[in-house]
Amino acid sequence: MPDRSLASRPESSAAPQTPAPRARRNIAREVALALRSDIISGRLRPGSALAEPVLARLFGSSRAPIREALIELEREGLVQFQTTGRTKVRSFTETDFAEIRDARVALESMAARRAAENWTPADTAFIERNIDAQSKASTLAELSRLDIELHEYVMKHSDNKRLLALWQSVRWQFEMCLATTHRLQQKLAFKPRNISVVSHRRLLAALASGKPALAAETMASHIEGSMEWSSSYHDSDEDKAPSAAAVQANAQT
Amino acid sequence: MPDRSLASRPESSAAPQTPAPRARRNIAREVALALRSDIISGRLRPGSALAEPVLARLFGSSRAPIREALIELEREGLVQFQTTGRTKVRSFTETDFAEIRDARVALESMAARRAAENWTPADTAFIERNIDAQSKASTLAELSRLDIELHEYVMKHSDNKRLLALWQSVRWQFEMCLATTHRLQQKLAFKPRNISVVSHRRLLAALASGKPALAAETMASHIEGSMEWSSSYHDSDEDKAPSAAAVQANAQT
DNA sequence: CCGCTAAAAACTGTCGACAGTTTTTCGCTT
DNA sequence: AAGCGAAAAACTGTCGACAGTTTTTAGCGG
Repeated sequence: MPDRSLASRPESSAAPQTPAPRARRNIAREVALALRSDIISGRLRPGSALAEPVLARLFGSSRAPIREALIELEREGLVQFQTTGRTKVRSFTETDFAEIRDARVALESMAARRAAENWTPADTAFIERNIDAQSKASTLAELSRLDIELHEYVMKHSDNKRLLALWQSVRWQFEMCLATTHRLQQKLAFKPRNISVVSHRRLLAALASGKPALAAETMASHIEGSMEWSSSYHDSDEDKAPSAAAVQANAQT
Repeated sequence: MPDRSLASRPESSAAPQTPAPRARRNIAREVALALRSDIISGRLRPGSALAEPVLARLFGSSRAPIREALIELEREGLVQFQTTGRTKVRSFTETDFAEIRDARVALESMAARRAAENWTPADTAFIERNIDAQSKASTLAELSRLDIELHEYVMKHSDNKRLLALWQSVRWQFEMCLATTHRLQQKLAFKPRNISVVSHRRLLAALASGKPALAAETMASHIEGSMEWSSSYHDSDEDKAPSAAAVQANAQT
């Protein structure tokens, strides 16, 4: 399997319970990173239970960092706390799709407006390189990565830390929807590739036009246009999802 | 112990907006509530250190729930984690003001658009009652509460849980700016009271007009107009802020 | 073979503890 | 009196443990 584990936990396999000599970097952060990757990649499927003791054993840590990682993931919308306190990988419906789209439109339109106010030739150059790369991308994953990179660039250049922070907490949900769709039907997303490039070029023109209002409006229609594939989405396997143990490979390193 | 402040009294008369369906982290939730109240009310001033052991002793709990409460407050933007891991009450500058304004415009415009799509006479009635109450409000605090209640109503009726969640994480920052401004200059906010009522009426008309785009636009200009007082804001006392011990009275159950 | 209850297993919320750091305190030097 | 640096105090990140719940499992009767 094309396993690409991001987990970065040193040792812990050979040495049984060494008093952890050093390198005590933020475990919670690492756990969140690994779990995020597992969830988006689909290794952990929607509905899977995320029990703290299980994850703690898996990552060779105590429950404290796991707990914080789960809070972080909940904030990002990738997992859900149940009323009983248990945690499950979130599953997305078409309603969620629409919500994410609207949230993106709201945040990114405003960001585009502000970014357009301070737009520079260097920004244009960056986006142009990105679009070029998109037109040459050979895989869906690459295409998605570039698309998100472009949008993140605009968010960062809105020069509004709050806008960016809010966007970050929707970003992973969007990536997950994207990844899920790709897995469900590979072809779908390839068709609009050229259309997408055109749309991005128009967006770039608006950003560089010196007209913030135009940038905002163009961003809105760009996002709405690019998220039309939502109808094809559906999730089923709520149950029988693999337990956290299934991602053991990712936890080890 | 000259001060004997009542524990948080975050309203509950008009709109029991927190149904509290068996909250998950219990102590954590209470601690967050109390601290939030202390921060917004100004009992805990910007720059104050929030040390976990101190708060734990204060609330008679262990550090675990305190820690989660602090994470919650950080998510809401009321406190800031430093690179050393310590936590301080956040202080707001005019830049923050502008950021919050833009974030509100982005989120609430979209919410207004969606809310307008499903607007009902009952909604109009609720908002009308709210505006009437505003015109009769006798204190600044009451006025603010009603204003926020109105905006929260629109957010909730956008029927988009994500939009609402994002808004919640900006809400308290906004309330804090509001409260700070009020403390700094009582008179300022009273002048535009009537203007504010007019603006709200126009907003209501837009929401009920059946034209989502108009509702969005009107909401945007309403927020921008209502947040002009930002210039008067300034924060100074970064240091020598009272330690958490100062709010002991509030910590008592 | 199915449904139902009771025991067993697993999980969450919370607690106290410890090691490594960061911040304060305080005595000494200039 | 200001400056400096080491010792003391306080804090964070993490760990293991326990009580109260919730979910599973297992056994029993129909």
